[in-house]
Amino acid sequence: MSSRAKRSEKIKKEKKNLFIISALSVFEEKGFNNTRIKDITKKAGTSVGNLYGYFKSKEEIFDVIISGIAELMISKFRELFTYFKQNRAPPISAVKSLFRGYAKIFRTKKETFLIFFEQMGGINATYRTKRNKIIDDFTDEVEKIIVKLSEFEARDQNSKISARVWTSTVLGVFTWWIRNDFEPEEEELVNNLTDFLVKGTMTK
Amino acid sequence: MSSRAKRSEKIKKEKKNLFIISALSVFEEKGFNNTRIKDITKKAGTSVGNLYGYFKSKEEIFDVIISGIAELMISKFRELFTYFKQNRAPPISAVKSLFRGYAKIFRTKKETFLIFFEQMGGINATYRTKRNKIIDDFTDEVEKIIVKLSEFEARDQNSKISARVWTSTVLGVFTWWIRNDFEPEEEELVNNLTDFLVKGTMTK
Amino acid sequence: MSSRAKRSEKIKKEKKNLFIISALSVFEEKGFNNTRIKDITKKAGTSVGNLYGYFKSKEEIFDVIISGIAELMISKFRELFTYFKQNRAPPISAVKSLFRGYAKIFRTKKETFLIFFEQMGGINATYRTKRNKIIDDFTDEVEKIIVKLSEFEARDQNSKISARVWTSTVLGVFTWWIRNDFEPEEEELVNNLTDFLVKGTMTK
Amino acid sequence: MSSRAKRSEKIKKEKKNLFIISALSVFEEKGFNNTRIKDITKKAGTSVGNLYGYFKSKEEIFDVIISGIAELMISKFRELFTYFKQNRAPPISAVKSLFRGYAKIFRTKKETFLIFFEQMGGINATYRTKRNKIIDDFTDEVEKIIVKLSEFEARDQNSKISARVWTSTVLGVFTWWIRNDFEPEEEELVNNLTDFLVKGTMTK
DNA sequence: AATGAATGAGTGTTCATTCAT
DNA sequence: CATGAATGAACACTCATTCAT
Repeated sequence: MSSRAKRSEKIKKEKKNLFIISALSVFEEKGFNNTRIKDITKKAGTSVGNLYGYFKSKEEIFDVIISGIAELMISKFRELFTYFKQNRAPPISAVKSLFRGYAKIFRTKKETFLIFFEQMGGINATYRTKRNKIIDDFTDEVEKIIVKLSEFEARDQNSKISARVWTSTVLGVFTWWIRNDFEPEEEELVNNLTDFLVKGTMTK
Repeated sequence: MSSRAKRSEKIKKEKKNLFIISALSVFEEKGFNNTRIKDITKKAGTSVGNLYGYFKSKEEIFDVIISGIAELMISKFRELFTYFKQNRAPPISAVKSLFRGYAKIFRTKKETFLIFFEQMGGINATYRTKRNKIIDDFTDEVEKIIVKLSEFEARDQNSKISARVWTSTVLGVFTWWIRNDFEPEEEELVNNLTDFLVKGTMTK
Repeated sequence: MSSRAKRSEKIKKEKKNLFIISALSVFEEKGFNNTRIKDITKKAGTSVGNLYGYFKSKEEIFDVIISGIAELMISKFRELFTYFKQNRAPPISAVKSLFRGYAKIFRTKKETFLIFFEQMGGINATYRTKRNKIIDDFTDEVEKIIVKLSEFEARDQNSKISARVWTSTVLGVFTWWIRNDFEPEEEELVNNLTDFLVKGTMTK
Repeated sequence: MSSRAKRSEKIKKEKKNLFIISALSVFEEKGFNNTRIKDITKKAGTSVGNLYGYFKSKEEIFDVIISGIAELMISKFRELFTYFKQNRAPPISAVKSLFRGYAKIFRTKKETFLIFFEQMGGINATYRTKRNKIIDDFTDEVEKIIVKLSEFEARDQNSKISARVWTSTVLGVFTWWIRNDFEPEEEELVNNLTDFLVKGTMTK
């Protein structure tokens, strides 16, 4: 690729990103169904037709926004799982680190998570199914951690239920946290969540 | 009111209820935005115009469906709160009974809760705000219980966070439960939740 | 069907017909691609949405207009073919009667034929193919007549070519005739066409 | 004009021609209304903006394609007319030569004629009018031949009608011929047409 | 009360044309 | 000259709501 082509490629990517950021903000405010393509392009400072040079439909913009969120959510639990496989050390600090990771990604992807958790299910049946699938996959990964935790200390809870508690908590609490302008402090939130979930999961 | 008028009043209420049941089922399947008034009236076996004799808009039907859910959700925690004010006994069985109560109302109002928790936020900004307000109010009530529980045993968690964990768990887990065709068994679910949340909340 | 339903059925048919007549006139004037749905409904004295209660798309209106024209065109030649199978008499008067028949249907279906012959091929590829298929089928039927005529008098022309001449003549001349406000007189046109085509086809 | 300018002029003409050839092929396949400027430039191996350096609009390309077709169609009949003015000889071979000429130009300008005869009327009202004007002018020229032919042998047909038959036949049959992949053989087609039209026109 | 035809504002998407690079 | 991103007017179709019967 020529230097010129590379440059144009970069500009194109930046433009696409501008649309995504604009769309993200409008979707979050008005919701997908009540967002007009013109709202997005106005915010991006460009024209309606221009957007269609980068995305082939309104849904494609949404898909791009949501894509990656599944992987992102799962990634932190995967890391913890890997850590547990390699260490026999008490897990408290590892779990704390896990939640610190979530605090970070929820903070960075604030609008995306709000849209995903609060809105996505209400757009249409397809998106509702997709959303639930993402949550279910996430829970499967969480369950692996739960099972791993039981190896440190025997427990008699149904791991599926425990995993669902963790999932609901992570999604529910962090979504509330970002809607609540990151109150309480991240450290307090992380400590409390760790305390709560580890105790709830582990103690006999 | 004459006997005749009373009778007519009753028929009217039944008709209105028929519309609500029909709407509930279609909303749950297709989502509010993708539900056509005709879908509802077809399911109710009547005509489009007829519906407008009972409701003044599509939103009003939705409002009626959702109305009461806030009160319903809060009621069980209120009962528990009242119980705690009157008793100093260990609360495990009381909490268990609380979750049994939730299992029952989520079972009975299955579609309503699915719509409320999975879809309502995606309809439009007003409903998103309403939904979050209901959840916040619910959490306030939950917090009272958390605070009460600390009276039995000292704890150093932020009660707002703990309350949010309880809320997220109740909504997240029970919604999953009904989507999962009421698996696992109610008793197991109730026991596990009680175990998890009480331990998570109370143990030092 | 109740008398009331029958009446409503009739009104519906009349309304549909009103749309067809309106569309026919606008299509003929502006062409399919430059006709706006609003042009049609304005001419019909009703609203855009109303039209969609009777037709599911702009193309469906066009299809209804064109449907039947194939059968109509072929019918006259079919009649002549039947006549020839039953009679050995000189065919001049029969051919004259054939063209009188065409004069009548082109007169009655003036706009339809103009749209079919002058415009249909230009709307899109699908309609061009359809149009040509109709003309080809028509020509097949004409060829049967040509072959029949040769039984009265031997000829050495390629019957496919002769049939194509007849087809082109019927469509081209009658279309010109209606565009030319039915000048010259029908009788003269019929006599001349008969004379021309019979001589052209038959004489050794 | 300098030699350099002349050279540049030539290159420009070639480029323009490339666009015309590309447009011709796409118009013929998809029709004017369903052809995108990009389709044409892609086929020409260049960019959208580039085309607008050579033509000021999509319609202008079409106009250039069609321009000349009127003159081309008429030319052969003009030649025949000139021939008749100078010769009293029997015209059969002259008419044959006329149709051989048409076979040649329809063969060479295949796409142009298909677009002209099958599609042009359906693009918009202006083009429909233009198309019909071209056909009418053509028919006027044909009529002169018809009149001339009557000088060799008296006839009592309306010359306008006869001319329209010739016109319809030439356009209809040759268009069919090219759509039919030049079947039947040119010689057979020419002979048959000559035979048909001369007999139809002349014989008492 | 019940019906369903009629209304018409509203919206995603297309595409000929322009113009900065 | 060449490029292709940007523009924005245009349009088919939808659907909540109304209202004459």
